[in-house]
Amino acid sequence: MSGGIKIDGIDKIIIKRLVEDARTPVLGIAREVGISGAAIHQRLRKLEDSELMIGSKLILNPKALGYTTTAFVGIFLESASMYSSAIKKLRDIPEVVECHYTTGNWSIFIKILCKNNEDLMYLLNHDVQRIKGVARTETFISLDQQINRQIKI
Amino acid sequence: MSGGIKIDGIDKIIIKRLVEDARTPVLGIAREVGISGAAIHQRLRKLEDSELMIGSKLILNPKALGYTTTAFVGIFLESASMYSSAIKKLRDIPEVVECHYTTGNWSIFIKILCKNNEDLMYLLNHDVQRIKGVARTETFISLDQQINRQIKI
DNA sequence: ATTGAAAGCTCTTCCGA
DNA sequence: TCGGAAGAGCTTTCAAT
Repeated sequence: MSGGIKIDGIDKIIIKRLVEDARTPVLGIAREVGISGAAIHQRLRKLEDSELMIGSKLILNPKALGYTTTAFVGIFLESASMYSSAIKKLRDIPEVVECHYTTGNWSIFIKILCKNNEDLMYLLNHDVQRIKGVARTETFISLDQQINRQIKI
Repeated sequence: MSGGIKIDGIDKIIIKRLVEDARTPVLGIAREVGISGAAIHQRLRKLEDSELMIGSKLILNPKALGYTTTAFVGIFLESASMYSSAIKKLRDIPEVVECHYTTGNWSIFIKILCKNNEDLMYLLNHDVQRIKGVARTETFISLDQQINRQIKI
């Protein structure tokens, strides 16, 4: 997984600019660092071909779509063998935005976005709890998110 | 927070393409939906000015940087009043990529990326536990992440 | 809200250093 | 790894619909 790519200071600037705004023009970065657009372009190509860059995404504001409730839900499975079938069902619930297989109390740990607490309750009782193998859930509502970032390069 | 923006099918296609790849050219989208580049450009401008779009980001692969361990950590605070000072300290730990104030067992709930389990242990014992107000932590390591997406538009 | 046109800028490639 | 140059492609604006 560590593709052995070597990153220097110029690469870091390219990455930083594009992490801030993925649509920043390559030529703008070129002017900033003082080398040619072609050189930046070549470096970006190299970075794209490495495993470092997964892609670039437009980031949406869930609140603008009415999704004001963020919650984490720990799921107890009756048996660990039900993991993959449960995942398949969770994938069909659009509000489930992350799904982890975790050590500790639970088997599955999900992050969920809902329009409000009522919708969350309905979703847990109606959609999640009815998945085959789900024994019990524990829910933690996020009242406030203060940090949201990527790993520092 | 719900800025009252109206989104039609064409806007949804624009958003979908840019969520897939933020660097997709507007003209490419224009050809796909069959209206002019100028029209798509205007729509994108409108979307950018709304609260729907937070921005666009290059997405990095933590594993390519050697960060192979993802963990969630519930933090018990001695008193809720220590929340903001604790956040300030957590912000100084680059491995902390998310930080939530949650209902339920804990006061603070963080997502953390580390190079390996040893680093995680060191970070918890050395950096997190020593923050003033932190009484105890509970750690859940993510062995596998199967879902990672944004809210459906 | 959409269009085509026009101007300016950006991307991409290629080759020589 | 970099720079220059060239053509293709893209963005941005505008007047008109």
